[in-house]
Formats: sequence, C-alpha cells, structure tokens
Amino acid sequence: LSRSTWQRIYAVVRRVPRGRVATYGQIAKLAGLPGGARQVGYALHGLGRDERIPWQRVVNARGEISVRSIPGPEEMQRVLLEDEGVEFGLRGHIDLSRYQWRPRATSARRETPLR
DNA sequence: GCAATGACGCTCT
DNA sequence: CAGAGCGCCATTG
Repeated sequence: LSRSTWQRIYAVVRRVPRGRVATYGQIAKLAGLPGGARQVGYALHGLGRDERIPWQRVVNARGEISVRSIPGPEEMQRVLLEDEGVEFGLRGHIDLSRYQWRPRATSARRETPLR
C-alpha cells in the first residue's frame, strides 16, 4: 500500500460508530499495524482540526482517556463521549465490555470475546 | 544511521 | 484494583 501509515489509521478511526469507543491497540491492529498502538496515538497527536475524524472515540486498553503530554483535550474528549451516550465510572473509566466497538467479522478477527 | 520519544499494552506484584 | 516494569515500533533530531 502506498498510503501512509497515518492515513490508514485515520481510515479505521473514521469507522468507529457514535456512542462506541475503540482502543489504540484495536485501531492499530485493524490498520494492519499489530503492536503499533503507540503509532495510533502519535498519529492522532498530529491530527489537524479540519480532519473530520472522531478522535474522541479512541481510548486506552483500560477504558480511560489517555493523558496528553500537553494537557487540555482530555476534558473535551470526555464531554464529547458523554454527549454520545458513553458512560464513565467513578474513577473515570469506561466499561469496555459495554461500549467497545466490535467491527464486523469480515474485515478482522474478533479481539474481544463475545458476551 | 543511531538514540530518544511517545494520545500504548501486557504481565507480574 | 492500582502501580511498576518491560516491550513495541514509526517518527524525529
């Protein structure tokens, strides 16, 4: 593929539906970069504001909003998610077993056990 | 080309 | 369940 790594990552993030979240590792895997979770964060970091990408739907494997080196966006991310109906627990973490996005089995193997 | 960096993840305590 | 340690890998300087 000639598309850049970032473009592939963005393409996957765009597929995450409203009201659901995906983990960095999950995005990486679906983008063809197994083990490249950090690259997903790196890519989102350099995201332009005009890009219409639901970056707020990407959280870490523990269901928490990742802390930026340059603080600020975390709070907005939480507000945006709550606005979509995603609930946060007392310690600010999302129940992934309930809100994690489960893409169709056609494009990727299941990485979250069915409930 | 080598070393450091970072919106991460998995295991073990 | 929370924290520490070690592994990961594309991008940067």
